[in-house]
Amino acid sequence: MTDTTTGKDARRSIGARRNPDSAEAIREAAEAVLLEHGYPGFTIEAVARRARAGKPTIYRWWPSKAALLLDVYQRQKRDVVYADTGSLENDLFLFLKSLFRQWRETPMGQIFRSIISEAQSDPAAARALAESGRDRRQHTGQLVERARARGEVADDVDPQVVADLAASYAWTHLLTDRLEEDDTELRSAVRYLVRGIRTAGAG
Amino acid sequence: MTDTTTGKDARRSIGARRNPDSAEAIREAAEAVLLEHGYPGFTIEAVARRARAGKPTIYRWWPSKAALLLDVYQRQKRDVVYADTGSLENDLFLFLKSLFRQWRETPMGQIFRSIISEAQSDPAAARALAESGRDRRQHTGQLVERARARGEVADDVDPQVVADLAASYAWTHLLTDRLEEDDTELRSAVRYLVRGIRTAGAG
Amino acid sequence: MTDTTTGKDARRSIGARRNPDSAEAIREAAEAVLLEHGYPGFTIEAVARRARAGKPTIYRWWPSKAALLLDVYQRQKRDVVYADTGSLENDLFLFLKSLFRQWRETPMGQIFRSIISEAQSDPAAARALAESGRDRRQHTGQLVERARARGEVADDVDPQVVADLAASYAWTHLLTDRLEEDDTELRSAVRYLVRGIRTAGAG
Amino acid sequence: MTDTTTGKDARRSIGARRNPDSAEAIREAAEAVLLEHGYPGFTIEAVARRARAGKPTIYRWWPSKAALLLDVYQRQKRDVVYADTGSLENDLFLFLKSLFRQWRETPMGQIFRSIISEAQSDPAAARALAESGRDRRQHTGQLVERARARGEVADDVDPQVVADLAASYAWTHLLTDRLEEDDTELRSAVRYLVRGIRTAGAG
DNA sequence: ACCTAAGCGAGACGGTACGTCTCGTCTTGCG
DNA sequence: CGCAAGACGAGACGTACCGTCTCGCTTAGGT
Repeated sequence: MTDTTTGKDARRSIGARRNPDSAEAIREAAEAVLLEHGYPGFTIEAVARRARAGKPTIYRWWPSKAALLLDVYQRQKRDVVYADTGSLENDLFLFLKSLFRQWRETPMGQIFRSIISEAQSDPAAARALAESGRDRRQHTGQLVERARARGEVADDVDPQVVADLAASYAWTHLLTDRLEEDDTELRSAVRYLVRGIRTAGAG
Repeated sequence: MTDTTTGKDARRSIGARRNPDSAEAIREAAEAVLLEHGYPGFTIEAVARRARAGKPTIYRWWPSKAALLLDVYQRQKRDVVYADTGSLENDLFLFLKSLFRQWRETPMGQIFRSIISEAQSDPAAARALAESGRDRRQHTGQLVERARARGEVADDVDPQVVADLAASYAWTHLLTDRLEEDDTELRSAVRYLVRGIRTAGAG
Repeated sequence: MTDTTTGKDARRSIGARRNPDSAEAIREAAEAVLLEHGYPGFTIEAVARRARAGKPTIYRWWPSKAALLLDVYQRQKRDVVYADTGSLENDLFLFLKSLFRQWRETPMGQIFRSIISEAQSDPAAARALAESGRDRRQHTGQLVERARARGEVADDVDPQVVADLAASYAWTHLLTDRLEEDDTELRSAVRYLVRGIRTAGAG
Repeated sequence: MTDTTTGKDARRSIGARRNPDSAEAIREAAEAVLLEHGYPGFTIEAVARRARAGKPTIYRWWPSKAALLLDVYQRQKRDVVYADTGSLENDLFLFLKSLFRQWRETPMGQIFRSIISEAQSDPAAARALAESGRDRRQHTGQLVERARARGEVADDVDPQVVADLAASYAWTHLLTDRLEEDDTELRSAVRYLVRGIRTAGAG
């Protein structure tokens, strides 16, 4: 895919400091290996082979597989849409739809799945994932706060919890290969979240 | 030469058919290994050692690590509360609270995390997980249908989607070690789902 | 003494090249295992355990059990007597007697038996054995050539064939545990070979 | 009707005594497996599979691989020529030539190689081989005794030793894949043995 | 005509060894 | 000192056989 090694000319040390070419080659190789052979094929050895790098070079800069995985993840662009249509329901729907598409159509989905997997055993990945989750909820929460500011949402609503519910829905669909579903279900989910599922008269 | 008598009362073949004692010993050993050494320590070799079983005996009956994992999971009792308090909000809250507690206090949490992890690379585990998810949503959806029957929930609400939202919330908290949180957040989540997050006058 | 492990200090890699300590430890372990547990106990696993080496380290340098076996064999000293008493009959007798003693009293006998065994199934061992046989016949043939030079042996005699007959006799006695026999039989065999078994007047 | 047989006409027990059909099927399978897959492929499992026999049936009647091997060997016809041409040299040459051909052109060569191999680790095989060797030397020795009777061979010659030398030569050529050599060498070997290798005047 | 006893095919059992893979560490020699 | 290279001890992978065991069935011979 993104193979920069030009045949026989091997990269060498550039002196007593980190060689950015190597770092980049490793990141690229990591991503390529992950996409081509999946998470179980994502081994340090495979990455080193692909990057024409020595294993110690990888271990020197990334203490664990999780670290490399996170690095690859963060290297990806994040052009998820945070549209402002004036309607929270619409905003949330567009956000999730855009996120689903990104996960489907770019390496990010596979990478993120791998990170979640890794986090189940690697505490470092778990920590990183937790932090990234907090950030993400913060971001998504702003959609809700914006809506609250314009009176669309009740004052006592916790934007974090709403963001959590939305993100959870996305995660689960990623992890169970349900990113392909048509919009109806996603729209329903968002509608329930915003309007509730009660009958009009209930409460 | 090859001494097979390892101890005084080793399990033996009971003829040309499966020995249930061995099967059970393996399941027990699998669970114990998983809990003591976590998912990365969950190795066929380790399970075989622990169960005092030969590796081929495991491979004979469980084609993959995933299969064994699922078997161990299904072996667990599922005494999650499906209370019927007359209020869907309350029912859902109690259900999730009970599920959280079970995941926290029994091996099921760790086992289920491992299965989700495994499913990210093993298609068989993925399939089994998908099916189990469908079943679970079916079950949980009955809470919603019950509420709809008594007029608490709008007719056009899809119980599956509601169950999906609730289960997603649970999964994500399991996967990110947030099973310990106090009830407030959980209660909020359920409330938003049932009543919506809009201001009274909105819509 | 075949234990080279110096307590807890494990051998390590010495960089991107073969570690002679490991190689030697493996050779020593191989010999020890072969002598202590015989050919059926001569297992790559057992050698690796004994040498405190990883199996891949063995497979890296010795492609097969046969290769390791041959290496161990060639590592042994070959101080077989090639006396020059002026009498071929005597020379041959002393040579075979010395060879028998070496096979009896040093590991070489057991090792050589194992190699012959291995060569019956492993083509590589068969090739190596064939070559070593040729060399050996060449060597032993020199005894005959020396005798021919001094007129003791007829000109048309093929030293290789004589050496073959002598070596065959030795092999067979090794393979059938008849190294212990008293000298009478051996002396007869050599006498027949040199003088023939005919009556004086025959021909 | 309680026919549980899966095949069309599986062999069954014929009561509380050995079933000769099974025994024969096993012998045949053993020979076939040995010839088709060689000594390393000669496993009890393979023989059982091939013979459509249960492993215990084999172990019941043949305590070891060696026993089965020997049985297969003895099952072969032994039509080695023991010609009586009036010349011992000729008789021995014809005997060895015939033996070489038999080993080359029938399964016996491969089977005998396997037995020698097996005897290097299995004491039972070693014993059987030793005994069979004694018998064989006895037989071959008769050629020499016959010649001695007609005054062709000196009185003090031990026929056993002569037979041993001849058999050793044959064994070694079998074990080192030198059965194909042309007659010249074989003829020389026999000539040296009978006439000696000395110059006419030596002694 | 029943009953016991042993042989039969089948195949599961606890094991060991196979040869390969990856792990994370180590050390070299070049730049 | 960083780098590519790759050897190292360790140990898991999934498979093949080992030799033992039990099953359910078969039949012969003794009762």
